[in-house]
Amino acid sequence: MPELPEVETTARSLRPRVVGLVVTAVVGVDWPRMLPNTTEEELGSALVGRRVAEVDRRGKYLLIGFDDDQWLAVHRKMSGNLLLQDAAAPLEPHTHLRVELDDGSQLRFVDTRKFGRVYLFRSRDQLDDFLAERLGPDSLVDLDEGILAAKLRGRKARLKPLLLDQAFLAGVGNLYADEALWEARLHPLRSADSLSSAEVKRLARAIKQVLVMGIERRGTSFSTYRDSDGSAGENQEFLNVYGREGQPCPRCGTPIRRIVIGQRSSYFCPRDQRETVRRRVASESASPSGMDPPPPGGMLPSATGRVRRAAGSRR
DNA sequence: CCACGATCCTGCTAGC
DNA sequence: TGCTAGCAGGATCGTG
Repeated sequence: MPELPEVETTARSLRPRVVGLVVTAVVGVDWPRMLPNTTEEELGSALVGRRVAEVDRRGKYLLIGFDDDQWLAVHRKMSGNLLLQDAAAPLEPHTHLRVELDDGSQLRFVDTRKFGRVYLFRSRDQLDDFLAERLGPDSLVDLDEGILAAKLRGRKARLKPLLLDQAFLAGVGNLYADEALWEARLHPLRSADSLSSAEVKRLARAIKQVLVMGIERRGTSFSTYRDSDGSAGENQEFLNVYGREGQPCPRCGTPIRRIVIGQRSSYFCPRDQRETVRRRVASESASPSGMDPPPPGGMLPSATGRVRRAAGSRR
């Protein structure tokens, strides 16, 4: 599922390939619900003849700006991909929108699950209003320790759902939230206002780090994610906890656990992500009660150093 | 403010 | 073997 690193990767690969091109047609809409605030006809009359001026990203939204200050905002949700292909190339199944460009290429929105959405805005102000209504600070551009501390202050909510709340922090989704919490050694059920300043600092750094590494690896192709040229990312080879229930924590070897929080899977290491405050049911632990404390952080390999999972070791 | 459940979709898979 | 029921999952909305 595309999160910030996947959207950023797509924006970076798309930018040099479409900026300067002129829209010649908008065709192929077979699922009107993907256009919540416009129609294929309106898109056509708004965009035909317009030149692509910029490609941007805000949270998980990919933004395409035109020379007259109109904007498209694309949210890929679960399974959406934005592919730039030759107009003559065969259509992939689940292609729901095609924007034809004057060099013979087509920007195609392909989305199996049909959760993805494309919005049209008539000006940057209109776009900014839309984004401001639903997005907090961008977790790659705006996030730092001070901002995070201010946002966490007074919040009783658990960390995991907060990180997934785009109005709290924009760009982090389920996968990178779990990776960041593991990196910061924080339990997903910890209450937001229970964090020490050292923990807040760890979390801010961890979020930034997992996102930056995700971008460096051109995204996580966990299920269907692909770049605008159809290529897969490689970050899935480096995940420490996400989707790894039962497999050893790369830091301490304890089997990774999966729990459900807010109807969403959460993966974490039960040994070095403790729920510290009020730990109950200490007796149901199946481990040989030798509850030795987590090893000191200094000697631990960082997430970025985790060895590539051996091929075929999944499942 | 916070938690929880339903909703939207389809492909995959566990279970029979 | 073949069918089906259930699940995953981002954002939004309604309820408690």
